[in-house]
Amino acid sequence: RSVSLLEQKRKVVSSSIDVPHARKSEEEVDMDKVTAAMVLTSLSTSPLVRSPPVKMGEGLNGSWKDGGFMPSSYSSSGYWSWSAPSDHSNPSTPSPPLSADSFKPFRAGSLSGPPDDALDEQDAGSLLFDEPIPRKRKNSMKVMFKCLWKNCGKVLSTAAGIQRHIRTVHLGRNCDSECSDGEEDFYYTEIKLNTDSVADGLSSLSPVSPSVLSSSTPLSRSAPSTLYLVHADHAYQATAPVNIPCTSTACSTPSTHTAGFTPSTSCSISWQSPPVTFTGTPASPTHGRTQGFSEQRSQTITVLSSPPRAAGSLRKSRGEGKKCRKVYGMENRDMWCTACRWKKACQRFVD
DNA sequence: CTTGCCGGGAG
DNA sequence: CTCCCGGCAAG
Repeated sequence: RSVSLLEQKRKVVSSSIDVPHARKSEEEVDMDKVTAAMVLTSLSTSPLVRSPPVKMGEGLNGSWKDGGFMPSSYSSSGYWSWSAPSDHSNPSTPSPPLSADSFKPFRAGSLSGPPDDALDEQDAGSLLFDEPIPRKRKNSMKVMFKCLWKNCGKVLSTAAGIQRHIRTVHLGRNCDSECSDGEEDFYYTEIKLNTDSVADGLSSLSPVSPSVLSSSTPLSRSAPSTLYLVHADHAYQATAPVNIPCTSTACSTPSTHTAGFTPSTSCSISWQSPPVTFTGTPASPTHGRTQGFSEQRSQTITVLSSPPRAAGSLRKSRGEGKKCRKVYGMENRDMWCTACRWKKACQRFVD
């Protein structure tokens, strides 16, 4: 029984998520750029999530946004430059030293990640806005480092490891970290994996390829909550670890992904192919009920936090929506979808 | 109680 | 494979 359940889950997963390694068309590459931009946009604005929506505008003009966290370009030499998303008049304003504490740990290079003590996004919000926000239950965060080199996507558990990987495998350098010029920093990203209640079936805690991550992780609505946090990691970026609102099935975020977040529903994305040239204003795509990032983007890992549910509860919760039986009634049984007629899960009114 | 649907059986 | 249904679990 559980096996078939897993298969079902897998179906759901594969239908909503593409394999990251899929070959990309030009268009998709462009979408990656946009994705990158959106991520960064979200990263830079997300602390505002905790303010009421009314305050969004105010917040956008607020101090740290003016600091400019928008990537406006990424030159071939590998250096980001920054400018505000809507106000390009101020591109060179240095980034404010926002809650630097949350970055020190993984900038330190030698460390293997500050897993459990890393500030969570609540802290960032509190620091920035001085709001006494009720603290969320501490998550068991697993910090991983993912290689962003094109078609690589290797995930290692330590920054040093990923740096060495990039240095040796991609940059073709054979020396120790001592002779590093720090270029590796551009080619990996830190992934915070919220393993909260992910006990069942999620073997992705150990270093695995992203394709495995996304294709085998139980993501359906019945899956345990899983949360990736992604933020870029190098000296020229100052971004807080944040949640990005989700676009998946459970998401009801009305319009954009830079505003109107629903903090309880979150996901984040990551992308590959670091040498991305991004120009222009990031798009803020609207999304349909069941699709958004995850289906537009081949390299997006989208994970939604699901309602609390006992891990290991095998039986799928019953569908909520109206089913053939309810809609047509017993007397019109021949109007039912075949599945309903056969007492199987309704195919016509899928949840 | 009703309803959705899993597991399994019959043809 | 199609079709059916016992029976369980959720509501």
